[in-house]
Amino acid sequence: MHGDYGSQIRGRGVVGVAEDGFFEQCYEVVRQVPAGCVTTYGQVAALLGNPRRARFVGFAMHASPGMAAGVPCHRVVFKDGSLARGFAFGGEGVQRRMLEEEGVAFLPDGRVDMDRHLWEVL
DNA sequence: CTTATGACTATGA
DNA sequence: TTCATAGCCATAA
Repeated sequence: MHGDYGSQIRGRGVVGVAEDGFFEQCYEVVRQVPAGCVTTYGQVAALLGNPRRARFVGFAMHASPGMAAGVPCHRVVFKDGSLARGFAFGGEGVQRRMLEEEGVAFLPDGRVDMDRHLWEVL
């Protein structure tokens, strides 16, 4: 069980990246994000050595098995702190609620306080 | 080869 | 500051 994450998507858009383990790499990186912290698609992509593949990271998250597999995809947000809309976990605000539960502070604008919770690689 | 799609990012008005 | 557009990579048709 595992390894076949990317194989599920393959329609037209992306995938094949999984052949390089891109998906798994994304999951591995996201898995390292501690609770109460968030990271960005570009950050994950950069850690993989491909800052331009931020969009593919998004796909990986979309296809991510979820917390059940140890992939807190809800901790992955936009570079400006915004959250995915209409695609996340089956409801808007759900992701935000999960982050708040972990202690992530949100700005009045509805964005994550990146200055405070942006995950930094050590 | 060109077009279309995509949980992104950067830039310009 | 917010909104709109372009660029980005990769795959499929």
